[in-house]
Amino acid sequence: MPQIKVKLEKGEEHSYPAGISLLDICRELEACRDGAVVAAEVNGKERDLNSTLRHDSEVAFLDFSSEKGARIYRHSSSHVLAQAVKRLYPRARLGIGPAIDQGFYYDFEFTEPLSAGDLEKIEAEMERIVAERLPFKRREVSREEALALFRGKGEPYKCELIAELPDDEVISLYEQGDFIDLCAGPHLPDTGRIGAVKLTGLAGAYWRGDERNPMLQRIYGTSFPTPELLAQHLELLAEAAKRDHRKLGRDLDLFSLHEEAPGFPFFHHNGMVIIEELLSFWREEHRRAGYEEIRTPLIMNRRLWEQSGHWDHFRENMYFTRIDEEDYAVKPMNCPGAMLVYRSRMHSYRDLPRRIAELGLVHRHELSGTLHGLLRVRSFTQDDAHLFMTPEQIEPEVAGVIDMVDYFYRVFGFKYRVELSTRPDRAMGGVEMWNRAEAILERVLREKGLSYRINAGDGAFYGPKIDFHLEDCLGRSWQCSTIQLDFQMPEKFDLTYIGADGQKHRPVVIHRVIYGAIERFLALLIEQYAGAFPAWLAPQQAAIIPVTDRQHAYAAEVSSALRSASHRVYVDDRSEKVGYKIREAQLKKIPYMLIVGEREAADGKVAVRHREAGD
RNA sequence: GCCGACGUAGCUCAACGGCAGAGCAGCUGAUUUGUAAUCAGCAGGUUACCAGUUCAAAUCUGGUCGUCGGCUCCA
Repeated sequence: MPQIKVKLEKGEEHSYPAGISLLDICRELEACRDGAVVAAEVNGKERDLNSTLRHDSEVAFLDFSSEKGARIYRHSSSHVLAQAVKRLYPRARLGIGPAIDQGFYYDFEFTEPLSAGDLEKIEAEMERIVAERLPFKRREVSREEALALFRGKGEPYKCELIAELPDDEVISLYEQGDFIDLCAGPHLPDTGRIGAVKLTGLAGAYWRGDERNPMLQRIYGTSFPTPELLAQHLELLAEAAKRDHRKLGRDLDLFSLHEEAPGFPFFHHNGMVIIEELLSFWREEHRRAGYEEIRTPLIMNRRLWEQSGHWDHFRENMYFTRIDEEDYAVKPMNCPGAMLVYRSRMHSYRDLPRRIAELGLVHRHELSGTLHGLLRVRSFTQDDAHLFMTPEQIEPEVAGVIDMVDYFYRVFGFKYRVELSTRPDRAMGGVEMWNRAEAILERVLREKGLSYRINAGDGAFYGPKIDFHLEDCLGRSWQCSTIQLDFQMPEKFDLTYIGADGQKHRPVVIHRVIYGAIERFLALLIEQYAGAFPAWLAPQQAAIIPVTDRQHAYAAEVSSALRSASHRVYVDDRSEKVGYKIREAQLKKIPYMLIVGEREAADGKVAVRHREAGD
């Protein structure tokens, strides 16, 4: 029998008879001792453990702890979900079922809509399938065979996918027991490797993410090699929920949301203290970076919005009102106001770039279903700025803004992800102009050495943009900073500057925000610090805690001394025990507790206790 | 907007056709306390809102509003 050489990830080389399965190698090496090995990479390509080796190969085993391994594991779990659903609801049609960050989902079209209570039944069926230890079998077929198979099974969505596969694509099927699915793989050797499954949610999702398509029902789930790991994961989620900004916002009296104004947040004193500190820091840094600050009206007439293009491109998101029988709109963006300010006088090329900032309150009529605490609201303050410049100044200006974003995020300890969003379907201006603008942004990103991902078609209607995304406590990603290049507004508003040649020229505009929206940024900040703000942001910086009533006068002295030095402090002079007051200050996450008893009052000192991490 | 779930005291929850209840928070009083909860008392509600079924609705049904998890959209 011919031998094949197998090189393993650690550099060892072994010889095996041709036709040996990866699973056998894996077993021989005891590599799957906890059942955690899920697949293998053969010569850099992911393969099922069930597949056999016919050539000399380099093999790396993937286990659940790796990102790739977890994805394969969850993907197999989604097939088990689909199998369970087909067993219980034979007439349900299959959509798609990929692995996602912390689990998987599968989309179905049911004859009768599923309700949340049905998930338990499906979960039980999944457990049965896991217990059956059904092997995943791969089979490659022609397009015709695949189409005939899924047409016969009454699966129109699968047929649509098959029809659209490129010609050179290998079409493969995966079969486990009584279930067969179109899938590129790879998969686990058998369903028995899935230790613990949990269905986590039921949601609607448009077929292929397009709202013109029918809405399917999406079942979310997660799975782990062992019940212990699943329990650990659920525990982690429960912990994360404790830092949810909606809960902390209420507990720490930062803000509130009311039925009377859905999507329009109410900020309380404590929240305002944090916002004001964020804004002071922002103003200081912007002055340093050569920005000016303006303020423009909330309401401007219809003609302005027609001129800016918002009337055509953004109308369904805007609020309107009538004044003296004329249509007015509440601003959804700050740009038109800034354009008018720029246009109010002549500009020389010597004065450019002009960096004109505005903390602008904008209102957008977002769909009711999208509202989410402070993270997605209908009125928010953008820390906006419009940079007016000559074409030559674009690259250094974009680079300057990127540096500023990076600096701000480092101050707060945020990790961010960068995206380049390109021309949308409903874009203003020619393709050529867009390509040029996109190329410029891409060049600066590369020069900065930032890794980024292209978000095709997600640009603003007037230009492409670089977006910076932050994550909330549950790992959901939110766009904050954005840098948008705009050749359109200057045209629409006929903006000019006088060049060295004495002639009028067209400036370029960059729209940019650093925090993005103060509301959203505050929400992420609350979750980032779990409510325990650093002293410079904390609504109350110190609690002064007298031990008995006899120290009240001294406590008041300490308090007024600190207050006159602009510190935010308060005296807890209730007739409670010290331990009680400390506990309360800790729960309010106050950075410092200044305890004053007989000893301290005599010495003119305080005993300092620092806030403990967590609670 | 669409799909699914949920709205009971300020908060967390109980009662699941038969008198709306607890803990915490709040208020009053006592206590004068040394590093995470002193004790006692009081008050707090048209059970989101509007209809309907019923002798009787927080509970069952329909609608509206809001919230939560997603989809689409976006800072």
